[in-house]
Amino acid sequence: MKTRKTLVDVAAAAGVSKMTASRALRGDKDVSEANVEKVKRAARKIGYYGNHLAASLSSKRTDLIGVVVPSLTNIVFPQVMSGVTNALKGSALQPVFGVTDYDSETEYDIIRNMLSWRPAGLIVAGLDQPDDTRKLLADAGVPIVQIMDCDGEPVDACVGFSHTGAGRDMASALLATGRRRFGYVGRNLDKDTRAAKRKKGFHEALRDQGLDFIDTIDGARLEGDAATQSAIACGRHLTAELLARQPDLDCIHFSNDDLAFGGLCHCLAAGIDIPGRIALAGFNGLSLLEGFPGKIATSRTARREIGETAARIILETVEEAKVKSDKIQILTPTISLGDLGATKE
Amino acid sequence: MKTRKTLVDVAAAAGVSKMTASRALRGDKDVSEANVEKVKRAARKIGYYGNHLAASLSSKRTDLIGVVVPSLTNIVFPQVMSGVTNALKGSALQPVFGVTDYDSETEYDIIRNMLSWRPAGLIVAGLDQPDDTRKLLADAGVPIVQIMDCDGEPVDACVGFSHTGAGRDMASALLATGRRRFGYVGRNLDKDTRAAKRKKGFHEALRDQGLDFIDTIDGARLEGDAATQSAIACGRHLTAELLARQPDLDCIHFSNDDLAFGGLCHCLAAGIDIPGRIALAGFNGLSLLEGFPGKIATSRTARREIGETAARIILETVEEAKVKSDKIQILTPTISLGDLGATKE
DNA sequence: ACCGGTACCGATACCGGTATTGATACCAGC
DNA sequence: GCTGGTATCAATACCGGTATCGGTACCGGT
Repeated sequence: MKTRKTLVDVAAAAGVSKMTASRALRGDKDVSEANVEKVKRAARKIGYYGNHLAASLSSKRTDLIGVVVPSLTNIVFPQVMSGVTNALKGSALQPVFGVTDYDSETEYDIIRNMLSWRPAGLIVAGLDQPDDTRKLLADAGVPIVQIMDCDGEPVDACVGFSHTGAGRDMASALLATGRRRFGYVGRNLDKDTRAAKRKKGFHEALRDQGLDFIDTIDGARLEGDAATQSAIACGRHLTAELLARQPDLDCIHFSNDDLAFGGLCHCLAAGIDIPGRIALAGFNGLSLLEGFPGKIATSRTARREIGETAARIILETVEEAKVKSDKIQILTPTISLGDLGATKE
Repeated sequence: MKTRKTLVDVAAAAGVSKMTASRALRGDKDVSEANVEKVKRAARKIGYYGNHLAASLSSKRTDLIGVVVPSLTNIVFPQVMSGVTNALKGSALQPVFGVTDYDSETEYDIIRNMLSWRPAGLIVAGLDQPDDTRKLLADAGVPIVQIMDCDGEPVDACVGFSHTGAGRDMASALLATGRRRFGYVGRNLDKDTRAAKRKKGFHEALRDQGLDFIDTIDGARLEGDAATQSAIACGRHLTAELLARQPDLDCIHFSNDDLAFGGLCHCLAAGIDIPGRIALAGFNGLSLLEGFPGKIATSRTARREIGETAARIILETVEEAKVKSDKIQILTPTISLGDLGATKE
């Protein structure tokens, strides 16, 4: 197999014109049954597979759909991607993923790069892009779906939930169980704007009751080990530190379930009664928690569904469906207090 | 912004020819400083970004590199992808991901689809593709790197380790601690060929000592809940079932750390001394285990490194580096017995 | 003043497909 | 037998870039 086979080779092998071959392979009409057979056989025989570059350039359509997420190591985003992949299965569309590493400079570059492939649509995590990135998206001329958040103005469509609201709701739920002495453990809040929003909402709800965090730790400010550790180890470490400073907390809010799980591990090892003495609250409803059902309060978010819904919105646009989903879809997280809720009743 | 901007628009705005504009934007030589400036300014002003389709078609080069993995929900693969992304950062190459869902039909389609984009290279998980898929890869004419496995003949390059060997080594290590009554818990072994290889290796090592699994469970055969549950919940469930049937096991080997962790959770809840009475062994060295350091024996695999190495091999080919890495790279997992190892000494 | 070399620029020919238009053959209907 | 319609195919013109090559202008050297 010296040179790559082209449509011309197929046409020659089938004894028809390039155009007829093209139509035959795409299942276009205006081709006789006999020729369709001949062309398909010829294509298979010489091992031909198309060239998307040429096809897309010529037809001004692509079956790519770009997905931009901040991270792969946070399991939440692979789950979203999984939803996207799932929704696209069966359609001609194929997802392309880009990772920004929570860096808006990188995000701009990636989005620009993706747009230059003229995708059928773009799915981007978050609503808080800088102005130039937003402009890029707004002028792209393809459907844009922003996901995972809805605190803000979407460029086009939007599938997600309010992080501020989620934070506030969790605080309210915890307050209702009688907790009053709150601590907070987070990581990389300067970059993870959605985690910062949750903290903000939580904080607001506390202030409404005249309360405040007694102490907070943001892992980003830590040096060395703790900064590079996995989220679980980090959560464990930071919780130990927080409790050393403030032994009499009765509730710790973590920016996510991984950190919270780390916190739980510390407490179990230290013999601290959970949730009796201290309530732990995370975010996301990760399967991690299934190991210790009820120990950690969490907000279950619909990651897969968000991915699926976002993909479907783009699918509908591409396929020019007559009935389209709403441009803005809120999939509110459901709070699960676990044992904490049980003791309350 | 009515019609999409093209290079001609930029050229017109800059008052130069299309060709000069092209060269200026790509940083080619043979363009005066003044013109480079003019073109770049014009491009920025009218909001031009290139068209990769046209560029790649014309230059017969793409900066895409396809990555085919079986799953996104198993954290191992996002970690590999993360490694790939990381290694490619700074280069012009961009990864495109495809998910096969452990289905070889889907795998064939995805690889075919990816090849039709004329990528600079392909990274594919596993060595056990069916013949037609292998032929596709072999004839692709671009560097192919198969990853995560090395039990078999690679099409081109290969970065991974021996799963059979990993299973055997783990069995030997456990045997050395005096364990004799082995059970096994796995899931989807019919599709997850690598997990099946580990089991096989483990089994071989047992037989070398005249032993055998006393009982095994494969989650794939379960109906309903257990099949759709998360791996952790599944591990918990299956472990309970296994121990109900065989209460006197002194060691359970799980096909991965998620299942093993689920098993640990069951044992903790049931008050079973781990690893005193029963030793638990998983595979992968997931961060999950950091919550309970030492409780579960595992083989740490270098996921990120595998991704990085694979990407680098393709990078070297693309950049025609004079010194190239080996075509076959084995990154042997390291066994960590945890507390089990400590008690032994 | 002439020559060769270098720096710079643009016209042209593709890349491998698809959209469009035009051509041909064949059929029914009058 | 002629007309109009339909089915089928081929020729041509792109799509938006890049490779290639030829031309111009300007330079120093002789």
